[in-house]
Parts: sequence; C-alpha cells; structure tokens
Amino acid sequence: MSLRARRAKATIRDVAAYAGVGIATVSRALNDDPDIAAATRARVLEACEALAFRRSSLARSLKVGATDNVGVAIMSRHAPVILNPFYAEVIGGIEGVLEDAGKHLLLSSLKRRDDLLDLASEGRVDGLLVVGCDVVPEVLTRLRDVELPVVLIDNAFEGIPSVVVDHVGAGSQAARHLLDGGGTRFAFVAENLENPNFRARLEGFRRALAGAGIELTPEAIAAGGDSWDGGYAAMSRVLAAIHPPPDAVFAANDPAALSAAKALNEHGLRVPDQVALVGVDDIHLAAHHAPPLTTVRFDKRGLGATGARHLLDRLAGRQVPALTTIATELVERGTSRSDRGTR
Amino acid sequence: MSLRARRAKATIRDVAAYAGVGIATVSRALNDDPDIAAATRARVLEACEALAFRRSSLARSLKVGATDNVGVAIMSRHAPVILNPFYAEVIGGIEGVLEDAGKHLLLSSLKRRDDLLDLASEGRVDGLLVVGCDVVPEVLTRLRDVELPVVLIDNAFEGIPSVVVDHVGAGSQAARHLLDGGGTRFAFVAENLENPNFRARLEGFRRALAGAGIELTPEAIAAGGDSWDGGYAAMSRVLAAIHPPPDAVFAANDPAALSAAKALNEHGLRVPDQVALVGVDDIHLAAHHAPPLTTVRFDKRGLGATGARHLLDRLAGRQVPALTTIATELVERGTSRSDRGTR
DNA sequence: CTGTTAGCGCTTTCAG
DNA sequence: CTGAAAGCGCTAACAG
Repeated sequence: MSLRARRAKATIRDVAAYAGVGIATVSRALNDDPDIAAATRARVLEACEALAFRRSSLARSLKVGATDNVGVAIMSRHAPVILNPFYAEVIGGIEGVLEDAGKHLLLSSLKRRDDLLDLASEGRVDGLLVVGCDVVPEVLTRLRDVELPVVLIDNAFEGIPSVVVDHVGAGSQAARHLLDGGGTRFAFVAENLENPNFRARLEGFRRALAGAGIELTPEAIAAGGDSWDGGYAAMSRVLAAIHPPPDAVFAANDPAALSAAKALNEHGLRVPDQVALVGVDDIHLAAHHAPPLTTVRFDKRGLGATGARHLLDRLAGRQVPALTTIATELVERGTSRSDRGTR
Repeated sequence: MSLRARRAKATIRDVAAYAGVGIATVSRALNDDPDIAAATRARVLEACEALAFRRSSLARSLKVGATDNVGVAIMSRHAPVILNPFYAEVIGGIEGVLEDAGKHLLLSSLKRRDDLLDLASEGRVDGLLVVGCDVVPEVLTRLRDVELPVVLIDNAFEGIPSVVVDHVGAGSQAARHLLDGGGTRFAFVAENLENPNFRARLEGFRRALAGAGIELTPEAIAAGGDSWDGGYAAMSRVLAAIHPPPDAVFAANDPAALSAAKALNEHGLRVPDQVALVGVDDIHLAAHHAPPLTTVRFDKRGLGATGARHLLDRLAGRQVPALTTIATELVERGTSRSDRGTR
C-alpha cells in the first residue's frame, strides 16, 4: 500500500530525480548501454520500478525514427477481412514471424485507396505488408515512391518485392491430373473471372490442355457470381451449353468446386465416376465433403510468413528477392482418379 | 516529372516555408481550424500537395496524447490466434467497428503476461480490448490500475467493463432441449475441463438438470484432451463407464460434439435415434455434418463489436455498463429431437 | 486571422 | 562514466 496511484504517468525526468541522476543516465540504463556503472543502473531500475515508469514508445519512436510497428494492409471490398479464411491463414503466418521479431502488427482492411498511402507515409509503421491483388496499379506505383519498405503478398508488382503463389502452376497441375485420369471434355468454373488469381489458374489450365492438344472453348468456361452458389450457377451454365457434358471440371477454388458438385449431382452426373472434379485451396470443408474433394493446395501460412520475413530483412537493410513463388501441390482425393482406365 | 524525390520527408516547417506562412497556420489548415482565411488554407494545402507532405502521426500523438490506435490483445497458448475461427469472428466484429470509427487496430497475441502490461502502458494505444479468458487475475488487477481504458471480451473482472457470453445459459438451453426430447441418461463431454467457458456451460447444464431432479454423476463427465479427437476420447470414456449408455449428450463445443458423434457411431449408437447430441458454437462444419449438428449459437461478431463499441464509448468519456451479456440460442438440427415421443 | 514560442518524452552528441 | 543541452515534428496557448 505504500505506492499510491500517481496523478500522471511518470516520465524519464521523474525517474532521474528519484534516482538522483540525469535523464541521459536513465535513458542509458533503459537501453542497456554498456557504458554505465552497474550500481547506477541498478539504482535507476529501482526508481523505474518504484514509480511504475514505462517509457513512452511514442517519444522514443519520434526520436529514433522507428516504431516497431508493421502495417498489414488488406485491400478488400469484402470487409472484415479477417473473416476470410484465406486471409486469416496468411495473417496467421505473418503474425507468427512478426511476434518472434518483437514487432507489433497494425491491421487495416482498407476500403479507400488513399488509406493505404496515408498509412504508408504517416510514420505509424516502419514497413508495410500489402496482402491481396485487389490493389490498383496506380496505388502500387505511388507506394513504390514512398521511402517505406513494402512487401507485396499474393500480388506482384515491378519494383516492389513480392511473394506470390504459383497460380498458373496450380492450373497446370489440375489439368495434368485430369488428363491423367482420362478426361477428354474439360470445363472451368469460377465465381468470377476478374480475380487475377482465378485468371492465372485458368491460364495455367488452358495452357496445359493446349500442350496436350486440347482447346478449352468459351462455352466450357463460366462464372456464376460471388456468392455461396456461384460455382453451382457456373456449373449449371456449362452443363446447359455442352453436350455431351464435360467429364473433367476444374473449379477456380474449393467453394466453387463444392458448389459445382451439387449441380453435377442434381444433373444426374456421378462424381468421380462420370465427372472428375478438382478445386483449389484445400479449405477445411474439402476433406469433409462427400466424396472428399481433390484439390490443389499451397502453404498459406508460409505465404504470409515469407512475406513477413522479407519485410523484416528489408527493415534490417538486407536485400530480398524481387519475386518469390510459393509452390502448389495437388491433393488427390475422392472426386477424381489418376488412373486412366477406371472411368 | 517536375517533382523529384526529396532527400528526406517534408515536415510542417518545409510546408510553411513553401507556402510563405508560419507553421501554426499549416497546423491549422491541417486540422480544419475554422479561424483561417480560405485563401491561406488553399495555399497551404497546395504546398502540402507539392511537397508530398504527410504529417507525422507520431509527433502529433506525442503532442495530443492520443494515437488513434486501439490494442486488441489475445492471451493464448495457441498462437497464432487468428487461426482460431472463434477469435477470427470476434476480431472481425471488432475490426468493423474500429474501422468505422477511424481507429487503427494493433493486434497482439501475447504469450508472456508482461507483454500485456507493457502494451497497456507504453502509450502505443489509446485503449485496450482484451479477448479471452486465458488471462490470470493478477494481470487483470494490475491492468485495472493502469489509467488506460480497457474492455474485456469473453471474460469478466470486477472493475473492468466486460462483455461476456452467457455460457451458463447455453448449458441450460442444451439441458432443457435434451430434456424436452425425452432424454433420461445425460452426459457431458469436452476437450478439457479447465477452460472457464466450458466449465460455465457444464455448470448451466448441471443446474438445469438438477432443476428437473436429475443429477449428473462424475462418470458422465469426461475430458478427452485438446486435440482434434478430444471429443472422441471423452465420449469413449463415458461409454465405457456407463451402462446403459447415455441417451442425451451435451458437448462443450462443436468440434467435441462432432468428434463424439464418431465415437457414438463406432459404438453402434445411432444419432439421434438412440442418442441425442448437442454442441456449442455453430461452427461452419456443424451444419454440414451428417446428420447436421444441433448446437447452441451466439453472435461472435456481435461479441467483438459490442466490446469495441464500449471501448470507443470509454475513449469518448462516456459511461459503459460494467457487464454486458450476449445471449445464446439453441439451433435445432439433425442430432436431436425436441418432441418427446419419437425415441 | 496569423506568427512566435514553449513544450510532449525521449535519445544523443558533446563536454566534463 | 555521467550530465547538460539540443532537438525529433507537431499542437496550443499567447500575442499581435
């Protein structure tokens, strides 16, 4: 009970007075300066304790020019961003790395584009991790001209270190798997065709098919809308357009795949006996679906962690690669077969 | 091409010089002070534009004594915290409210208890939202003595405004539902019995049963470990201990319930015909399970949003309730029956 | 309406 | 080894 609540927070000056030293000495003790007598340091530390002193990170940052905060910006029309399981994983990876480095994570899901630039130049953060490909080039250009270290995650831009997923590769893997399973009539379904990642997956899919001498016709490609049943709508559209129906379907992501499976079922098409189906993402539900969904997986946490590590490197003045690509891997499950003969 | 990158960031002084005014005038223009001539303001704003000036939030915060940052601290052994879907939802609710209020969200998943107190008193944030019940009373006591506004979410403590879920009520609702369905032999399974929320659910369950003249015996309560199959292990234990087997099982959460369902199945017990099963949380998987899981739901986003709103109120000097309770609601699905006659 | 001045709390030369 | 002094960039009186 000896210590009462102080009217105002103690400052370094209070500590100095209490310990009978100058403020510079207090600062030295706080910063583990080696050039300080052990006894003095001890006395200062006691004073800090006694006064419940905590140094203001604000004042320190202003002086030192660094905050130990790193911003994680996610540009998305669909806030709050945390609720998107994909971003949650990526942020999880970031969080782990940043925490180990003693950095604080300032999270912003930005709706207005100017917010990003503000965040980048207000001095609130020492560096910025920009997640996702919903950022327009113009903003990226201006971001590049800010002196703040920036790393892009799941997005690439000339002049800014970027960490991306090999979406094109994902598409090719899906195509090869479907080809191996004996597929002959291919289709691609997605919630939309604007998302750059989806486009890249389609591109990889198309290319690999082309390599096998197969062309993906426009009727075999459909987008059904950004909703729970987008895949269903897209699949229905394809089914209505193509006869006989496709026997190998690649969905831009797992939700679309699961939703497409429903359309296939209702159409009387059995998966995987009559149609093979492959998604991307390996969401939790994928393994629990009946039958379990074959999908293309990649390390989402690793994606975030890698980006965070690169940013940390840049903050430390180290060089980082301009572009890092995260590999993808096909996970064969119940909605497809890799052996050609069974269908 | 007229503007080259400046050596260093422009400061308010540079702007003042460029616009030919004093720095106070620049500050006024920046802060929308009404007592400034329109022409002057325009000139200043132009200068800002020309010099690509952004005022330092650090310097401003130091002067004004507020950062516009609010800390969201989650004490958890299981980092990264974002990956826990429960917390993700809560944070989503927080994020929405904070963003609308123009506040930045500083996320920390704290492993060491001192981190929380540091964060609370370094001046990095204007207020703190502490999520979850993994915080020891001692830390809470010290937190109460810090002058920083704090709001607890999913945890309650004397002297700190708290927003909690009615876990006891959830337990009672489950009991009543199971009772209504004709249950006579009750059991409770969980991953652990240490989690305060689980204990509260059990407590509510027990009380409601007691109200019906039924006592829950120790053998009918089991914890199976904090893993994917914790519910399975717990259920197996109960099944081994009680004969005849229970016909009404309440699981502390949905993962445990789903996992318990597996044990029930393997034991040859049909759900819901021979055993009724109720979980808590309404996780995504719950509705997709076969049969769909009856569960007790509550608004996780609302939980976070309410806490955030209360903190904002405190920051604005407004009074907030000491304790706010989020209600729960039973969602009847396929693993139970409310009509007594069918079993 | 506008400029001058005095700090916010801390780090960092520069002298002792 | 330690202290005094000079700011980091901004805001808020206080005079004009």
